[in-house]
Amino acid sequence: MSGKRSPARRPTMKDIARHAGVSQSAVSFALNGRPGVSEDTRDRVRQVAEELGWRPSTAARALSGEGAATVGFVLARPADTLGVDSFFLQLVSGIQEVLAERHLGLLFQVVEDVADECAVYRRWWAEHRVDGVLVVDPRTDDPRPDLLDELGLPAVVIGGAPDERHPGLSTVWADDAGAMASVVDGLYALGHRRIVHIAGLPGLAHTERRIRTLRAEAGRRGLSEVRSVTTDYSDAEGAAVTRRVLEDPAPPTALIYDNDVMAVAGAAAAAELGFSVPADVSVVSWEDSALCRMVKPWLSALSRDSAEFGRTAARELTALVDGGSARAVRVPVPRLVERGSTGVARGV
Amino acid sequence: MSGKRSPARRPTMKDIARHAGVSQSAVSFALNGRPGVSEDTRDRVRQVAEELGWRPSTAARALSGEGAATVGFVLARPADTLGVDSFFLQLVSGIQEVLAERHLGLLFQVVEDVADECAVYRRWWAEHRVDGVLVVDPRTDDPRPDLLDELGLPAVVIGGAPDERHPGLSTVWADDAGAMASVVDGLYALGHRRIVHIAGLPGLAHTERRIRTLRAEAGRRGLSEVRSVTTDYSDAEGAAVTRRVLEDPAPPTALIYDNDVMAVAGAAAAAELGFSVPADVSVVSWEDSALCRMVKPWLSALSRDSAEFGRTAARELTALVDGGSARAVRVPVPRLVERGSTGVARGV
DNA sequence: CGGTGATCCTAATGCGCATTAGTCACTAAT
DNA sequence: ATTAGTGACTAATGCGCATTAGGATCACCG
Repeated sequence: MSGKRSPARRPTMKDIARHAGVSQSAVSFALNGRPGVSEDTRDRVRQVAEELGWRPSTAARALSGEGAATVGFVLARPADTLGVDSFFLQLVSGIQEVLAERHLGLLFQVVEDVADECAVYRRWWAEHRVDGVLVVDPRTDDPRPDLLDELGLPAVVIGGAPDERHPGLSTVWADDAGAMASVVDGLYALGHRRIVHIAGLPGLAHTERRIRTLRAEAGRRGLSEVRSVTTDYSDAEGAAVTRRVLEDPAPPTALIYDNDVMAVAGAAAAAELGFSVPADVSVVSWEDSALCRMVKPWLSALSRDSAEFGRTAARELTALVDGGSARAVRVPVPRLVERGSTGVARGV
Repeated sequence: MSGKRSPARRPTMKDIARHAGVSQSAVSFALNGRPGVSEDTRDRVRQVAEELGWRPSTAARALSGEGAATVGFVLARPADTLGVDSFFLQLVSGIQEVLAERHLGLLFQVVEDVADECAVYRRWWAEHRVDGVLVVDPRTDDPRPDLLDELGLPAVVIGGAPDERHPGLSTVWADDAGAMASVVDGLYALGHRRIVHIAGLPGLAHTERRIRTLRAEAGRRGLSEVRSVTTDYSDAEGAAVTRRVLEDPAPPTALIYDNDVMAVAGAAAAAELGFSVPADVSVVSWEDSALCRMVKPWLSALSRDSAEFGRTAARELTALVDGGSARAVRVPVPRLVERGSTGVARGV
């Protein structure tokens, strides 16, 4: 056996050129499908490259203007809010599927807030690190689209409604408004008149959209005891808000939670207060995951295909990076999966 | 207002040189703390760089031999197993904290299996994309250390015991054996004699380590009805195995689950079968998270600081990349947080 | 007053690749 | 038979940075 194995050296185009007995430019032409070499030579070069296990250095590629072959993804959430969120891992896993096919890397970063996120975009841009970014958690007053415009960095906004002020950004979104309307429809049909929506972070575009829709739907039906309460998405706040609203003299008969974590925590809190689900109070989760099937009764939930969401977003971004023009893509409205946590309102 | 804003151009060292009235090399010296420029010039250059918002192009840096300023992280898990895992997000968030300080990027990829993972390492190496990698889920018969040795790619193995055959790899691990011993100690003291360990994926180093330790501890105390069952970490298998073992004529009085997801699902399954927790059966989760406090009774759990785990691993990797030598670092043994799911064994 | 270092800079080179501008041999056309 | 044209290459250049090899200027010493 040999002793210490010397770390392998990366083969370069020069090595290929030497082995194949051609110039380095010929290798470049051959490998990139450019004209200027005969088919014979092209094949030979390809074969040598294969044998040597050559891969283009992304650094060199990026330097000669070809882009970094990488896209960025920033998650702006305080570290302690990261908890048990199934949505993002699913999303990322979908994103990866598409990127991997095209050998694009995913640069990932977790930061505290949107200001930091903007700083990251600036840095990535200046450092020539990414060809585009995926933006999540769009806000009602969001500095990111302007910044990305300014930097000329291709971007896809995930989960935000299209914004005509930023024609350069692609958008992938679900129609929360429609989903909210259908949930309210369903609850109304079951006799529910007092409904509380335990929403997510205030300022997020989809939070506000859901709140607005709920208010509109309530108004349309003349329901005065329908409202939204914003939270930080944590199980703690989900439970706390649940306790608070159920201790009201006229407690709601239905609760809509903006994510699975709060729904589960809220259902548990309700049970502790002596409220039976769904006899006393119905519960709907705006995110489906294994979590919803870990409690009894299983939670009715709005189910969407988060991985597919990610795939779609990644596809849009690659299209944009390749020079395509921005589009607004709608993914299917989440579907309500009825389980044991929703039922006829008490007293109907 | 101006019409279409032209996308900003990235400033380069040449721009700085021009503005500061010095040569490009002087700029390089100044900015990198190399000798060869006066303090005056250095300050002036720094200021101009600041004004222009200059950041070094990682591509160019990497090309001139400085490394890619990026580390890699591959998660080899079938997409559908990704579910509700809190450990990885916490871990990644800790990793990021350390990397962000040093302006290192994190290249992240999800793949199906270890073979794909190896392919990713090869590609990253050949493409010059990363300076080092973080390896998770070490296995008993693992091809990755050999590969990383061969490529000369600095790496930190997270969660594996040190392996003297790979002196080039750093290791960050917790003493699962000690933790397992203490859990068994505790259960034994409460009178438990029939214990089932619902373990994670077979082949993972820490799974096997826990199984071995459990067997050893049982042997030491002459307990014959103690065993481990491996699973895929999913809530479904956790529940299924729980049902199977509890339907035994002599069911266990204590269950140890290798993660929080299975523990919660298992506790629910036990309840459905009419087993009361902890009166009929005690439950311990080998991972603490919000999940453990979403069910009643709250689950006793082995709690560790996953973010700190990540920080430690990232620090070791940066040290390694900077030319330091490999080390084996032990993080604190997870601490058992006693909640409502563990109690005196039935009939004691 | 010529030499000897320091000090502070500039010029030039290379990293791995894409690309543009030649070069050369050979064929078709005038 | 000279020229224009074409196919198949090679040489040379630049991307943005680090680095090495050279100047130029000045102070100090014998």
